Amino acid sequence: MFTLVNAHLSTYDEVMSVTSRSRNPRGEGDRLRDDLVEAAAGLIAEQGSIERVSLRAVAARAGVSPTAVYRHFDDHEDLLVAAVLSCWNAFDEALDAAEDPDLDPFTEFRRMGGAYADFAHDEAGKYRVLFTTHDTMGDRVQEASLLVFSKLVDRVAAMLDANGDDRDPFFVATLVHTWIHGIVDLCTGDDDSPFADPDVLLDELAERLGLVAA
Amino acid sequence: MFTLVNAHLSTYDEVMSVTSRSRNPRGEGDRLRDDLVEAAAGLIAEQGSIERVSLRAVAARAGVSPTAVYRHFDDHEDLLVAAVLSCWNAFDEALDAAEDPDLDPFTEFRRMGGAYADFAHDEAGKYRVLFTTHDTMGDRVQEASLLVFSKLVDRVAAMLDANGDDRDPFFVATLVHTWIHGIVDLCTGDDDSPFADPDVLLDELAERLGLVAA
DNA sequence: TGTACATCAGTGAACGCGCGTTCACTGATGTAC
DNA sequence: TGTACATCAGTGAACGCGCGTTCACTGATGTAC
Repeated sequence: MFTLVNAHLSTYDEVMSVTSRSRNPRGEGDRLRDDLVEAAAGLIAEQGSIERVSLRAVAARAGVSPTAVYRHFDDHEDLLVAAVLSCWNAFDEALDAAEDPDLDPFTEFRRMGGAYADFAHDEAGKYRVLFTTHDTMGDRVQEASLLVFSKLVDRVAAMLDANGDDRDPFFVATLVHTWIHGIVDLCTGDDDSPFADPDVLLDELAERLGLVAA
Repeated sequence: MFTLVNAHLSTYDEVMSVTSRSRNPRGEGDRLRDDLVEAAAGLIAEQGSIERVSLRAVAARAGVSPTAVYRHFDDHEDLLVAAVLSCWNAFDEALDAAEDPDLDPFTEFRRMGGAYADFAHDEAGKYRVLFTTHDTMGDRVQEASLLVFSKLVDRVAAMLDANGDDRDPFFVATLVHTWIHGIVDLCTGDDDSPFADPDVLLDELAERLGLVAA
């Protein structure tokens, strides 16, 4: 509830003037780690950028002094890497939640496309950070993104298979990936976008890429 | 030449320790304005983000004290808006340079797509900033982006016309815009992208969207 | 032609701020004897 | 059962830094008389 009430406070002093946090019992110090990651992810969601997410602001949001962060993370960057990974995880879960093995692969694909667009809209800040390259935070993040992409390849393969379509699933998944990213990146940033509704564009995408039942 | 030699210097003190700038003669004070915009655009190109482009760094790169900026701009934000507009201008010119009235509309469209991808690759920092929404810097920037989009609509209309295709040019241009943005945003960020070459994807785009000669 | 003066294109010191990081510390809690 | 002690989960002061912005200023250059 602290997070909700004081979400507008972003500097260390602003937040510390309001909050307090009771100390964890022994052996449960790791709970702070989770709280810090969550706080950082929340700030990422609000700011839509990693640059504005300072270590002090994260600590303050978790109700803790800046130095406490160093118990759980090497430094500022280590904290941010953990936060970005948690954003990838949230994205992955949002897509998984749209899965439904009872559906045919085309309907399921379309549902997951909708979930993708919804995440990009509802969690615009997180989505933007996911698809902004951070040369600095290397392999672990790249790994997370490839995991999500590989699931897309599987979905596409299922559709091509159902249609007897012999195109390369990886290549077709690339077409989907690039296009859907462009759609949500351009059409969900601000609500007064002059472009069409993402849903309409997703229908067009499925049609144009031959990802509807033959 | 200063810019080239000292491009790795980014803080005010670093640069001021090396550079000096001879004062403009009277009546030509506006030259500093241009130099500042150019310096800011250069920093944007290197950083790929507006957050890291400080007023002091821009001033230093132009060989001038931070206070001199206030002769030409209201404040930091005013300077950044001018810099972003100059990036839009550079993008617009790169696309215009690919125009060729002697070509048929399909070949010309494909050439401009290539120019688009080249700009996104060669000026990755600028491109990223162009397509990152900055709620703060409102109308003038949005105007510049719509100008570029309207040129795309014209190109698309020419192709549809040549093919006797009665689809709405604005809608089809949206399909092109979203997809091409997704392609370059995902495939040109780092050179070890696992995805296909932008050129291959652009061919696929033209084909799939029915933007080739019938 | 000479000179006083206004204008112009800046400079330089200073301010308060938030930042990442360090260091020495505190005080509650579990454990060994 | 009581107590000394180690561990754990943090705190708080301090550092040097770069930042945006302000203020009073400087010194060259063109202009009016």
